[in-house]
Amino acid sequence: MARSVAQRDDLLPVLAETFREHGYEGASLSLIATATGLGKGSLYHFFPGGKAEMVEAVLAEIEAWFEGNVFAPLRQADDPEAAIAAMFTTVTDYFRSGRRVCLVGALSLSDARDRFGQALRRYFALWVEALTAALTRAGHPPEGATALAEDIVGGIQGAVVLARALDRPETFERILGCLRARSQVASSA
Amino acid sequence: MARSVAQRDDLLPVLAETFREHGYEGASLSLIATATGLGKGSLYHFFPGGKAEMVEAVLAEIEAWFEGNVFAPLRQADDPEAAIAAMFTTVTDYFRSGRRVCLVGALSLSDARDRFGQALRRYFALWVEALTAALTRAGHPPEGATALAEDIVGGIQGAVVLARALDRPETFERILGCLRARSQVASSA
DNA sequence: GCTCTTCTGTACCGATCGGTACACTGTTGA
DNA sequence: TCAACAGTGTACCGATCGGTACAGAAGAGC
Repeated sequence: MARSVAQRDDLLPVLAETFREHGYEGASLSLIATATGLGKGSLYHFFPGGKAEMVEAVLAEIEAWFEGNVFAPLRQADDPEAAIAAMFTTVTDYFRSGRRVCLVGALSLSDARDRFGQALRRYFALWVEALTAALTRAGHPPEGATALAEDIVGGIQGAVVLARALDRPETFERILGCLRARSQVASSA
Repeated sequence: MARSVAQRDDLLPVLAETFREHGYEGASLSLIATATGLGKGSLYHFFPGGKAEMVEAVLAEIEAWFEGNVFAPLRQADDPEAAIAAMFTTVTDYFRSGRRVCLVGALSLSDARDRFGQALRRYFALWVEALTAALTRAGHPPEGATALAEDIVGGIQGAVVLARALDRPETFERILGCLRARSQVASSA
């Protein structure tokens, strides 16, 4: 029983990577079976709802990972400026400098958006919210903090698109560096 | 003969919209047949290469449209600042404030990227190039112009992702307004 | 030993996939 | 008038799709 839970959770990273690489439609069950090394029997045992339930589970795990590694630190860190800086390095690592797609962003551009809309919306809403809080605590004027947070979160998503299309990871890192600079409070000298 | 050419070209917008809405894998031939009102016979008459050729044709038409409406004006306009401003309004209109997906960006995030990589790369490269030229002519220091152009083009792509995920077209317009402001040369008072 | 539950592989389902074959319509130019 | 051909509809192809059924392997608790 405890074993099954552990196994199901172990599948999620593999599932996530498969959906990242092939999208929702493109990730066929046979592809998923190959990637996970499991037959349909096992897959439907863990995810009776089929592909849709797999994506839901993956999205939940992604949100949990970001909650623990990005959102919560942004909200709670003693040093908000350091937390924001850490966010940029964490995200650069997570997206492999743009070589790895953001599943949430990719799904948002696909027709799967309508099916998983709530999870996609919440992911970005939480991110913007947490970053807004950190920016405010770091000294940014509250009236512009949300806008800046949206600029940054959106900028990161755009950097993934651009770096992937141009096949230039350096572009991803350069853009994130620029966003990071904008996140710093302009202090006179 | 002239008629067939006209008809084939007339298909492209419908095809483009279908691919935008459903992606490469999701846009099945039966869906395309329904959207265009043509049977498989006609579709394969116009596009013997099947779906792949349809996407190629659509991407070529998109590039041609941007070349005429965005890239060329950026490169050649007498007033580069006005051309950049016009780009933002044109693009806001084209992407329906983020309600409409950028097909090139969406394909870049999908596994179709490998198949159409060259066309995707060229679209963004041309855009960055043309915008860099306009920014430089508008008075931006040449060493930072390409970086700013990348920020803007990437920022637009990210705005599409974010606005679609959050279901907030206002966010798209706000981000584009911010990017537009950054494109203006900082003049002392 | 046994039972009960968890987990797995395989066979199978109807539907749909992308693509092909081909007969047919309509128009056009000689 | 008639051959040539662009354009179309339909039937069909094998392959694969997501999903189901189910028998049996594997392991835990007793």
